[in-house]
Amino acid sequence: MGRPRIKDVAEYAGVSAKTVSNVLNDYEHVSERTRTAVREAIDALGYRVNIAGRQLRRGRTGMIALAVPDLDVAYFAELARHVMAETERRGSTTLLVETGGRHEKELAAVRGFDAQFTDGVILSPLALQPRDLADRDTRLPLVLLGECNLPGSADHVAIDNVTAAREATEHLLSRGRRRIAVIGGDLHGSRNTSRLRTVGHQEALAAAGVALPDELVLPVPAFRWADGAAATRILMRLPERPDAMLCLNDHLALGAVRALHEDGWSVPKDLDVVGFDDIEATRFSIPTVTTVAPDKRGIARRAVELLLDRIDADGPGGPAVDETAGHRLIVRESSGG
Amino acid sequence: MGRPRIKDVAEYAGVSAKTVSNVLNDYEHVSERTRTAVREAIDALGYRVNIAGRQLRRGRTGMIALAVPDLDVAYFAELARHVMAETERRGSTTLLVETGGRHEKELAAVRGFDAQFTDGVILSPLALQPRDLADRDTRLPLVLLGECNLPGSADHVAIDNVTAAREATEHLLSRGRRRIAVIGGDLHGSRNTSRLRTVGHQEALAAAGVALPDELVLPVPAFRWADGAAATRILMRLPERPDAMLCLNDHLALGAVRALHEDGWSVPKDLDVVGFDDIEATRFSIPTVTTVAPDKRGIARRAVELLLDRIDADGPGGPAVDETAGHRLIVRESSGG
DNA sequence: CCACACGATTACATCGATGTAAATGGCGGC
DNA sequence: GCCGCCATTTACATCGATGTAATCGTGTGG
Repeated sequence: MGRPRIKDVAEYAGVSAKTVSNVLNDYEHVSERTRTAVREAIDALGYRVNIAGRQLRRGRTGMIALAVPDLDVAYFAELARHVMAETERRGSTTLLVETGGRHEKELAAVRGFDAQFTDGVILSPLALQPRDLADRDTRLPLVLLGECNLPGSADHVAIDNVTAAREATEHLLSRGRRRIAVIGGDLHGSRNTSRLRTVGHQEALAAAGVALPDELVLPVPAFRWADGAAATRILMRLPERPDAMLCLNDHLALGAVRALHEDGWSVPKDLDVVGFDDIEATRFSIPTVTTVAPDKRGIARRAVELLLDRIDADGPGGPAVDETAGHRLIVRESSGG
Repeated sequence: MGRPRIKDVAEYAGVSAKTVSNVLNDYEHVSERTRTAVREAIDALGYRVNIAGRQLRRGRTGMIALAVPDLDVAYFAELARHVMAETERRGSTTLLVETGGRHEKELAAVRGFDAQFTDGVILSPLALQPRDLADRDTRLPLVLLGECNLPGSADHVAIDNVTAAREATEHLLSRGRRRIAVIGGDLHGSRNTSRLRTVGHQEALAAAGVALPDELVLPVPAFRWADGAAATRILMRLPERPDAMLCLNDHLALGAVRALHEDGWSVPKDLDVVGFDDIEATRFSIPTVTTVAPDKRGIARRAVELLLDRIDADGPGGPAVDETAGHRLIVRESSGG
């Protein structure tokens, strides 16, 4: 025999299917007697609602999707945990999807994955273009995470990347560093996080009257250990070497630290290294790594809140919201902390 | 207007709804003319199947769940990537769920999460008990990952933990180590990975005629950096200190390396450290960390294969399968590599 | 004692897609 | 010219849950 259906529960309890449904949905006008009878029937038969039937009727699944570029990047894994914890607290389920930063996958996320099995989407985009959002179906609530110059069309939560980078660079300047390279930096590329953080870096240098030669801004193919290590080797071969590395995430920073170690440089004696994201590894690496810590829990909480509110509103709702989450610089051994 | 339904497509194309459905499902006997007409209608209207309707009718969602204890543990994040890649390749979608190793959540996973939105479940259990599987509903295919003495009732993929641990310890013995502690080890606890790996360790020591004092087998509350560091401090305060640490995952190993560094010990000069899992961090830490590398891709591939086969079989299928995935010891700096 | 309100319950239609079985129509063979 | 075959297409019922609106029954005020 198949799984029990609501009809089976109804028969067992001697009521109608609709009454069982009413009990399941905490409908007000159900007598205590029937309510317990139905509950007993549910327990006895081991009944569980079929989400497909419910969704078909209600148009909601109770599930949201979180789409991130790469779960191997610890920041996203940590963020995902927070998002999951938050949605669970609010009675929803999170479907986690990896986009690999590929444009087609991010587009699929914006569109609700071809199958509408989610009530809404939280997306941390890398490759998304403004026009991808221009004609999107606004019936599917969407919250974007992290930097992206995609104004107006979707809610958005991010830290103030310019300020964060400026503070990181100010910290390095205050330690006497002057040739500060930006690993993962890029002033003209499409990756907005890179651009904004590089701008912040520039601002800090400009305010201090320090030059930023082009060769010290080094884009990377991906934000992983190996890329940080490779970039470091390139930078250290420059005629005039850098005396600090501002790495746009912690994996790059850890890769830089490793590469410097292999080539016999000491961090922080010879060079300082700073990262972004405050992943757990930076608190246990040798040396521990100074990093800009975004308020991950705050980001997750706010994103989920925005999304679920839109879902509950069940309509276009208000205009898109743009929220700034907090961050702070945590100074550790890699820059003398 | 709401999203287009199959009926809208049918009207637009001038055919019946069932014909559209036939096109969607690649039914053989559809004329080329109708097929293109329907395809055009689908494109024109931007139609996408409603998974709820489909599931209701077919009883399948095309989604499977992967439930792991903790995404912060890089091994699970890496494994999840492989599982996702594999299911995607085979046309399914993976729903990722974090259990936190909590018994109630693992039980929910075994039961299909109260809502049957998945066709099957891949679960990496920590707290599951044999009796949790005894009366499970075998209509929901289930594949278990990692060690768990839960015989017979579900498919199972894992590496040979006893052998893997034995090899790791043999490696340490061959380097002259004799007082080898096991961080995360536990001969009598409920965590099977701990038990089996400790047994393997014991076997290697016994074969070499080396004693294993109880105090060198140290259970930990969780398998994270901080736990490895804490355990290390305890062990290094013993009257007779260990000369090597066999850590039952890489996070513990990295925590141990850090704690040893803080207390002025040199790895691998004073002590060797070995981990399990081959997470990316072990290839970039200072020192890089020797580790037992499970064939993650192989595990993921086989698990997905087993699960999807059971789903396709659409019945109890054959008896539960128990598969062993490959592993190899990768010697790195932390033990002289 | 009746009309009426209101709480509790139910019959029925419906959400969207697809399996079943039957209808349609073109073609070759006798 | 009729029959039967087969490719193609369709009508209809169905999956499970729930919204709508109607029904039932009890208690209350006039």
